[in-house]
Amino acid sequence: MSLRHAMLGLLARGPASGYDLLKLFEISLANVWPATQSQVYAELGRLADADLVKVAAEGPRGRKEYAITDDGVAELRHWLTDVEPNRVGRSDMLLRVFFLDSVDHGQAREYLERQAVVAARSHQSLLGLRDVVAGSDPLETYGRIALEYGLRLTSMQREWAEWAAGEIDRQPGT
Amino acid sequence: MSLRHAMLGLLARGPASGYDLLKLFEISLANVWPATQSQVYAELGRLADADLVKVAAEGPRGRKEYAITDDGVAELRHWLTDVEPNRVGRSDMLLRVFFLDSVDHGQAREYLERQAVVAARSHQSLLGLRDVVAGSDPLETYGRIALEYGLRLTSMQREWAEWAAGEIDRQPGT
DNA sequence: CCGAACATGTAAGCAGTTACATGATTCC
DNA sequence: GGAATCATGTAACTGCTTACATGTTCGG
Repeated sequence: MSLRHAMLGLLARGPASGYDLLKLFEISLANVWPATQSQVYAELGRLADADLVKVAAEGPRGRKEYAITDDGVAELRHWLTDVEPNRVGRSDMLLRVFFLDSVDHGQAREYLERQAVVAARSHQSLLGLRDVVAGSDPLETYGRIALEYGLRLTSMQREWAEWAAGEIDRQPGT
Repeated sequence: MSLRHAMLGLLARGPASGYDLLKLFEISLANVWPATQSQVYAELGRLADADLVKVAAEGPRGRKEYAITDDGVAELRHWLTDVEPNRVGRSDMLLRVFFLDSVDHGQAREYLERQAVVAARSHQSLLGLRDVVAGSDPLETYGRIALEYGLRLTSMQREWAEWAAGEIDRQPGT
């Protein structure tokens, strides 16, 4: 139930509407925990039912501004410190690697080279993001730490894919 | 629909029953694309309906051995070469990092140090796996490449988490 | 003979995606 | 006046998890 906690985490920084939360998911959480509009509104309802958030104000166009409650803060802290992150990562990029022996060496190499390019591109786009956010951090230490993870991950992926593409030619067969 | 393709990929190596596939998921795909018993049997039914696999033999205890069909091989190759891997990774470990400003510095540092230990542990377990599989590879080039990904990932995670834990003390606040 | 391993299936429920549906306000 | 943006909600469907349910064969 991480969507729930992502929303609590965002609301811990200040009140927001469903619409606001959606924007925050798109700009800052897109690469970590994407969420759709329909999910956000539905979960806000459940959070309110559970008294982890409450409607703090209503605005024009039916806008409902939600604020986190004390129970919500407690739940967020509990999740942060007591619940083990789950380590099962599904990667359909890596899954394909397992089955690359079903195509010929040329296609396998192409696949890996393409992944190297994609990783390099992601890396560049994260570098761009870093420059945009550059000055703004008094509280943003943790945002920077998460961004650094992305930079290191995409570097690693690029290097690995290039190495792997090279390995293929060292093998006998098609 | 990657479960479907994971199953086709495994069946491309030779016929297997649902039970066999389940074992293969547990031993070789557990860290890349986990699957449960109930998923595997249900998907085998759908694959057979779509003529991507067929029952090739029946054995004792109701055992049904499935073999991939030509259509199945075509579908697998199509997925390998024409379908872009989806790049949205959900990480509940990284999601927590964004919200670590909701707890004090000590708890945040503890969290990151714990992640460093977990990563180191995973790394060790992959090294163990590498030794087990060591001699067996004529076909297993791609298994080794995937394993190398895991090794590089867990190294990166350990280094990052240690670096991040250090960063926290450089910040003002609680 | 008994326990472990082999073997298959169904059902309920939760999480996530895509598509549908509607309406109000602001800015130009 | 009209387009963009703000704003909320519902419905259908797919994929995954957990739990239930049952029966067979092999090895010691």
